[in-house]
Amino acid sequence: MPTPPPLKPRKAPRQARSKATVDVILEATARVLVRDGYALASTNRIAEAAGVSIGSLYQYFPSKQALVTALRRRHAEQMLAMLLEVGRGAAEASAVDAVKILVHAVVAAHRVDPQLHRVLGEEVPRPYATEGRTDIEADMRAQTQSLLQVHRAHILPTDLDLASLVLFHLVESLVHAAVIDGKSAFTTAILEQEICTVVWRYLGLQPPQS
Amino acid sequence: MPTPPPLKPRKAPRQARSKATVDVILEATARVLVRDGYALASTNRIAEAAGVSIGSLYQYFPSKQALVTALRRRHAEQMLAMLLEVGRGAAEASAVDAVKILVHAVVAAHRVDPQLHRVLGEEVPRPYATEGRTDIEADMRAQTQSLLQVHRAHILPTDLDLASLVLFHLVESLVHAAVIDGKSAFTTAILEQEICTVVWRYLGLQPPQS
Amino acid sequence: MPTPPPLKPRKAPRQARSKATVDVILEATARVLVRDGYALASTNRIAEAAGVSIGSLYQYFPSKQALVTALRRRHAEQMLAMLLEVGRGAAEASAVDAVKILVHAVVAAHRVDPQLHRVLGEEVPRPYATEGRTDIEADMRAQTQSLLQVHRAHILPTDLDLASLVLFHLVESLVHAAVIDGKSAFTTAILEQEICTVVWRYLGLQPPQS
Amino acid sequence: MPTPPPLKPRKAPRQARSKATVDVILEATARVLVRDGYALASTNRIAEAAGVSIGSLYQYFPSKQALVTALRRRHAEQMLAMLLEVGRGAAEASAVDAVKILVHAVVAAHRVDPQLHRVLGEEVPRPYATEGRTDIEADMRAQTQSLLQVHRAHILPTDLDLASLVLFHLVESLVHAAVIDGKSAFTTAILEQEICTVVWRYLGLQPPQS
DNA sequence: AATGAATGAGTTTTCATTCAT
DNA sequence: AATGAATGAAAACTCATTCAT
Repeated sequence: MPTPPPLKPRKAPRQARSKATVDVILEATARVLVRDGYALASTNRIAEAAGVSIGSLYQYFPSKQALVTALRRRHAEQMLAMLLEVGRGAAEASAVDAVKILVHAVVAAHRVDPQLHRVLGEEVPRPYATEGRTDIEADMRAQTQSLLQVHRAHILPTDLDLASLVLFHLVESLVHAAVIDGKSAFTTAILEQEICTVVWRYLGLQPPQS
Repeated sequence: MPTPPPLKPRKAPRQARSKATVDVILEATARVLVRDGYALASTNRIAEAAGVSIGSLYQYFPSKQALVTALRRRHAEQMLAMLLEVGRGAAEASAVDAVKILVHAVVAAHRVDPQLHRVLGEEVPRPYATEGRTDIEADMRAQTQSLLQVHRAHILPTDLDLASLVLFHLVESLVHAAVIDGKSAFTTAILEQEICTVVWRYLGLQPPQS
Repeated sequence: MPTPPPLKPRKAPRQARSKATVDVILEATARVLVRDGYALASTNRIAEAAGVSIGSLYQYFPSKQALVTALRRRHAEQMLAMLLEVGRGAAEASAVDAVKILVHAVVAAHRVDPQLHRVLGEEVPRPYATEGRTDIEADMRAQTQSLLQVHRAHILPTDLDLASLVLFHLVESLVHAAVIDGKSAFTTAILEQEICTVVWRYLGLQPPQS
Repeated sequence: MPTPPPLKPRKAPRQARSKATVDVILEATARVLVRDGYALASTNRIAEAAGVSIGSLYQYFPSKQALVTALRRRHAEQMLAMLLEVGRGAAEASAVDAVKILVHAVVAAHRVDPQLHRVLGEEVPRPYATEGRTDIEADMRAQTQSLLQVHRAHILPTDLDLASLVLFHLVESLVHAAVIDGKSAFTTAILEQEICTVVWRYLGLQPPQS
C-alpha cells in the first residue's frame, strides 16, 4: 500500500530568501499550469520556469501534490482577500445594495487570475478528501447566511441555510460563466447586472429601476 | 509541436462480437474512472477490467484520448435521452409546470451516472477543441430559448438570449450541486423545489402555493 | 501525419560526469547494434548494456532516432579523422602516389569499426532528411575534385565533376567490399592494390612496375 | 530459445487462383514498402493494400520474414531476367561491345523497380545468414569470369577471379548510384558511358572514339 | 542550501501472429 | 479457404523523486 504523498510544505520558510524562493516556485507553477496545462506541467518543467533546480523545488515542496495544494491555497487566499476588500461595505448597506456589492466582489475575486482559476478547477486533480476549497466555501456560506439573517425581515426565503446554499452555487456558477467563458455574447457588466436581478427576485427584493 | 492524439474511434465494429467488445470497453472505462480516478486509469487497467486484451482496446480506440472522448459522448447522449424523455411534456404545459418538469428532467439526467459525471467534469482533461458538450449546450440553450419565446408574454425577462444563458448555468450548477455533491444536508427533493422557486421568481411566475 | 521524432541530442552535458555518461551510452549503442542488430537493439537493452538507467538515456537523447543519429555522426567523424590523418601527404605527392595514399586512407577509415559501419549502412534506418553523411560525401567529392584539378594536365578525364563522382563511388564500394565483406578469398592488401590499379587506369596514369 | 521464423512460403500454390493471390500479396508488399517504408509496413497494412484478409496473407506466407524473403527473391529474379534478356548478345560480341552491352543490361536490370531495389537494399533487414542475393552474386561473378576467360588474350588483368570481383562491385555500385541517387547532376546515359570507360581502361581495351 | 545527474516503475502504443467463426 | 476479431509480448518514452557532489 503506497503511502499517500505528503501535502504540507516541507518546511516553513523562516528566512526572507526562502520565502522569496517559495513565491517564485508557486508563481512559476501557476504560469506553467496556465501555459501548458496540467498534463504537461512536470515538476522539472516548473523548476526550470522558476529558475531553480529540481532539487531546490523538492527542498520546499515534498511532492508535486503538495506544490499544487499550496498553489490552490494561495489562489484561494488571494481570491478571498479580493472578495473581502471589494465586498467591504456590504454589511452596512441595504439588502439591495449588499447584493450588488457582493456580486461585484465575487466578480472581482474571479478576476484575480481567471485562467489559473479555470485550470485549477477543470484540470488539476483534487486529492482524495477534497481539502482547502471546502473550508473557504463553508466560510463564505456562513458569511452569506449571517447577512441573510440581518435582512431576514425583508426577504422571502425562510430557511436561510438552504438559501445560502442556493445563493452560493448560483452566484459562483454564473460569475464563473461570465468571467471564464469569455466566449459569451454578453459583456461582464450586463451579466453582472442580470445576476443581481436573479438574486433580488429570489430574495423578493425590489431592485432599483434603472 | 506534438501531434494531437487521434480522437475518432478507429473502426466501426461490423460484427456483433465487435459491437459487444466496444460496449464492454466503454463500460469498463466508466467503472475504472469512477473507481480509481483518471490519474490511475491506465489503458492496461481498463482493458483488464473489461476482460479484453490491450490490443483489442486499441483496435477500436486509437488513443486513450479517443477512448475517453467516446465515453464522454456516450454519457452525454444518455443524459440527453433521459432529459428528453422526462422533459417530454414541457412544451404543452403551462410556464409554471414547464419549469417544474424541466428541472425534474435535468435532475433525472444527472442521475444517469452521477459519479461518472463528476469524474468526467472534474478530472478528465478535455481535448483542445472542446467539442461535443458545446454542441449539446448550444442545443439545450436554443430549446430553452424557444420555450421562453412561447411564454414571453407572461415572463419578466425580455432579452431571451440572455435569460436562456442564465437559466442554463443556473439550473445546471444547482442540480449538479444537488445530485453530485451529496454532502449537502438537504434532500434532492427539497433542493429541486428550491431550484424551481429560483427560476419561477426570476421569470416572474406565480408558483403554486404548496 | 506523425510528428517526426526529435533528432538533436536533448542537452549538452555540463559536468564531466554527464559527458562520460553520453560516451558510455554511445559506446553501448555501437556494441549492441553490432552484437544484436538494429531489430533487437531496444533502448532498454542499450541502457542496460551501458550500465545506466533508461531514464538517463532519454535525458541525453530524446528518441531512439536521435541516439542512432548521434552515433552515426560520431562514427563518421572518427572515419573522417582517420581519413585525414592517413591521407595527410596526398596533396604534396605525385598523382600516382596520391592515389595510393588516398586509397589506403579510405581503407584505414573503413577499419575504424567495420562491423558498426556495416550495421549503420545496412540495417539502421536513416531519417527522412538524410543529413550528415551527405555533407561528408559532398566534402570528400570536393576534395577529390580539387586534387584532380592539380593534376589535370596528366590525367585522361576532362569533366572533373563527373570523374570525382565516379571515383567516390568506385573507391567507396570496393573498399567496402574489401573490408566489410570479409568473405572474399583475397587479402585486403591485394584488393587495395587492385583498387589503385583501377583508379590509375581510369585516370590514365602509369603505375609503378612492382 | 525462440524458433527462427520459417522462411519458405507455407505452401506451393497449386491452383491458378492461389497463384494470383500470392502475386497480389507480393505486389502489395512492394507497393507498401516503397510508399511507407519498412518501418510502417505492417502485415495488416500489406493485407489491406492487397485487398485480402490478414488471415489469407498468413495462409500463403507463414511469417513476415517469409513474405519479405519471397519478395526479395521475386525482385532478384525479375532483375536477372532483364539482365539476361538485355545482355543476350554479350557472349558473341567483341570485348569492347560486351562491356557496353553488359553495363547497359545492368542499368536495365536496376530500372525494373528502382524504388523497391532501394528499400530492399537500405531498409529491409536481411536474415541472419545473408541468403538469396549471394547465390545470384556468385552466379553473376561466374558468368563475368567465363566471359573474361574468352577475352583473356586481349585484357590486362590476369587474375580473372580478382578481376570479376572488382568488376562486379564496380559496376553494381556505379549503376546503383546512377539509377537510384537520381539527385546527380548527370543523366543516366552519361554515367553509363563513363562506367564503360572505367571498365574498358581497367581491362586495357581500346574504346571506340565517339 | 543548492545543484542537476540519475533513477526506474509505470504508461501509452504497436504489430506479428492466432484462432473462432 | 477466407475472414477479421482478438491476443499479448515488447517497444519507446515520461516524470516524480532521490542523492551524490
